[in-house]
Formats: sequence, C-alpha cells, structure tokens
Amino acid sequence: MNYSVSEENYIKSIYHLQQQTATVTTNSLAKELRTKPASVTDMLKKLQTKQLVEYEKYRGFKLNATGNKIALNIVRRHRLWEFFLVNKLGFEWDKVHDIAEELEHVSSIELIKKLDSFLNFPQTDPHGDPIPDTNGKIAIIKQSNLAEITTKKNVVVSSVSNQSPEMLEMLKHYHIGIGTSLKVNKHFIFDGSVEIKVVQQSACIISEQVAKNIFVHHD
Amino acid sequence: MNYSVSEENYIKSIYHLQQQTATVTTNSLAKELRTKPASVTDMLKKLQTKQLVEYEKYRGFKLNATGNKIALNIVRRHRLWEFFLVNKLGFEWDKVHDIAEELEHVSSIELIKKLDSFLNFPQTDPHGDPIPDTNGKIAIIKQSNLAEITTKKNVVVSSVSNQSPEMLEMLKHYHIGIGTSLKVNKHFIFDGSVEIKVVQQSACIISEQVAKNIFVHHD
DNA sequence: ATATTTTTTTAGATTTGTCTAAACTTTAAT
DNA sequence: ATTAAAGTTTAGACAAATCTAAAAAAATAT
Repeated sequence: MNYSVSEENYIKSIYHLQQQTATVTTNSLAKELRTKPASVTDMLKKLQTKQLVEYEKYRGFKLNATGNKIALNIVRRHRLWEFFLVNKLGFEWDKVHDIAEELEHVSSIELIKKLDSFLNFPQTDPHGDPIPDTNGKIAIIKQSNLAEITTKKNVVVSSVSNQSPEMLEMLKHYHIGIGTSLKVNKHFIFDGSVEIKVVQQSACIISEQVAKNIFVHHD
Repeated sequence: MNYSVSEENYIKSIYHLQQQTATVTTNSLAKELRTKPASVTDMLKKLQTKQLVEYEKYRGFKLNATGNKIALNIVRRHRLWEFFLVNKLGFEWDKVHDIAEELEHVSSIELIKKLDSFLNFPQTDPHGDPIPDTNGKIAIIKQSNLAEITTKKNVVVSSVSNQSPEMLEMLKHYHIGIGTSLKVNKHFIFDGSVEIKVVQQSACIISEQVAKNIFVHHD
C-alpha cells in the first residue's frame, strides 16, 4: 500500500507524540502539524478507514500495529537521509530536518536499501536517535540526561533532544557532540546547574536547561 | 518563487519537447505527461498567468526566458540525482529515471549545491546528457549517431538516447558505455547496419536501430 | 449539580489538479 | 469550397486536503 505525503506526515507525527503520551489528542496533533483541529479530525477518519489507527470520537487515538510499522519505516527513511546529509554532504545537524522531511517521502524501496548500504548501515542518526531496521525494529537506548545522572561516572553523549541552531552553537562551544565522553563532577542545588568535564577539555558548568537536553549512556 | 510538483513536471516536459519542436502542442504534452489534453489546457492557463510560457489558444506554446531557466534548474537537479544514484548508490542507469523524478522536486537550494560538490561537479549525467550549471547554462555537445557518422574515425560514446533496460542489456553485451572509444568500420547499405570496433574488443555488427541511438563525439 | 470553558466534531466552502463530455478551431481530404 | 477528421478548449464535476464558523461533547470551576 502507498500513502500520500500528507498521510505519511500524520502517521509520523502521531508516532512521535505517542512516545510521550500513549494516546494522542486532536489538538496536540494539530499543533505538531501546524494545522487546524478540524483538519486533523478529517484525516483521522481517513486513517481509520484505512485501518492504521484506533480512534474513538472525542477520545483520542493511537496507531495500531500496521500504523506503527509504517511510522517506523518513515522514521527510518528520515534518519537515513539525515545521516547522509550530515556525514556525506557536510550539513550541520541543525539544518537537516526540513530537507529530510522532504526526502523521506520519496517512495522507492530499492533507494533506501542502497542508501543504507552506501552509508554503511548506520545505527543512529546525527542527533543520536536510533534508526529502525527494515522490519521496523528500533533499538531502545536507555539513556538519562545530565541533570538526573549520578556524579563521577564516565558517560558518552548518545543524543540531544533540542536540535535548534542555538543549541548546536552552545554544544560546539562546549566541544560536545554525539559520542563525546564526559564526566559529571557536581550538581549545584541552588539553580540545578551541573559541572562537567569533557575529555581533553577543562571542566565547565552548564545550566540545568542545557543539562536536561543532553542524553548519555554508560560507556 | 516556488512551484508545485505538478507545475514543475509540466515545465520540464515542455522543455524536453521543445528540444525537438520549437513550439509544443497540447496533445503531445498530454501524451508526455500521461494526462488528458483538457488538463494540459488548464495548467497552461496557470503557467501563462505566472508568466512562464507564451501561449496562444489553439496555437501551441513555448517556455519564455523565465520558464526556460526554471526548466534548466529542474533538469539540473534531475541529472545530479541520476549521477548520484548511479555513481554513489550503484544503480544501473536504466533504473534511475523514476527515482530522480521524485528527488528533483526536493526544494532546498543548499542541498543541490552540496550534492554537486559532493559529486565533484559532474558535467554529464550517466546517460551522457550535460548537466546545466546554477545559472541555467548548459553545454551543447554537438554529437552524431553511429548511423550517420563517416567511417574510420576514432570516436567516443557521449550519450545514448534510448535508456530502456533492453538497450542497456545490448550495450553491456557489446561492451559499450559512456566514454567508450570505438571506430566505425563500415556501413552496410542493404539494411543500414554498421560494423564497429570497440577498443580491446573484436569487431561486431550493430543494427541501424541501435546505431541511431548511440551518440558520439570526436575525441 | 450547574455553568463555564475547553476540546472536538460537523457542515459547508475553498484550492489544486484532475477528469468527461460537449463545443469549438484548425487542418486535411475530397 | 465544403466536408470530414483531428486537435483544442470550455463547462461542469470530482477527489484530496485544507479552512472557518457553528454545534456538540467533555472537562473544569463554582
């Protein structure tokens, strides 16, 4: 089965919202897609008749198994393209989202297969998010952010949840990227700021807001 | 100014048809786009109000300077993607057209700039067709096909006009590709077939039909 | 428990791109 | 020069995706 660009965008957005709340509301989806609630209702009826969502009037909705698989396929394409854009074309990671958003809808299966192989089967995209495999299997990387982690342990940056240019600028300044090793020295209770020590850099302090956006796993 | 996928397809098709006849007819464009003449008329009115074509009722139409520039930009994107698909992802040249047809509509200017650079600024696509530059300048490669060329000269295959799997199969069999050096030994008047000698291969005879589709330039 | 606010859905309209069938031009044939 | 055929345009309809405004349902506040 083939889906329109619009349908794919809805499916993908529902998927992303479900990562936070199991069931998604009309309003939240409208906001995510920068559209109006009425449009969401319309499209949801369509997705329901196509048997991709479970939907009950006024009650919210969620993807069923089929919908989930499709979503993961779109996410796969998106993240492979992001990897390509950053690692082959030399884009900064804060510039690739919108372009990948267009590329992900190109429908050739063979294309994605060959792209994957060309990129050498990457496991995560440039922001550290895992790339689902062909069957829609996605690695669950259990990770904690720098605000909640216990001190004195060596950790590796696995992903960054805020991908804005402003965040990228900060991270560059601190010499932090995906894969960077660092250690948390101390949490300051007063404002929640955190002192960290990036390898080969002198220790520095980051605000709680920044700390919450940097996710790490134990090496 | 930004154009819809549909508008871009019309512009590109008009451009291609104009290579053969200076002014394009409704029917021929409908055939090219696999749509109905009525739809063509509708879209042409739109392109006219957008000032991209010169159009007179019942009289055919052609791109104006603006339309031409836009067309060349689309052709540029298409051919760069074809080059990428063949030379980076390892597609056979007969499989890339439809995929490039989708990729060409991705709108980021920066993307094409970086892709061009990543591909090392190729001058021609995998079929030997020249890639227009950013300003819409396109090299006019004067070329002749093997049916019309005078014998005994060393020539280099510059492009192939029929890009079907069947043609690719033949060319592979004869060890002919873009850039292959060969010599025409003899034209047979009876059926128009041509004896050629590909470097490092023994001489062979190709039909007139094949000969007409292989274009060469003098080395 | 009732009233108010928020959220969601419906009804009806709009835009884009397409189509069919009928009308109209142009071209070709006698 | 008429007629027939071919090509083109118009008129009106349709599907997809969106919107606004009004109605309906659910959540919240008094």
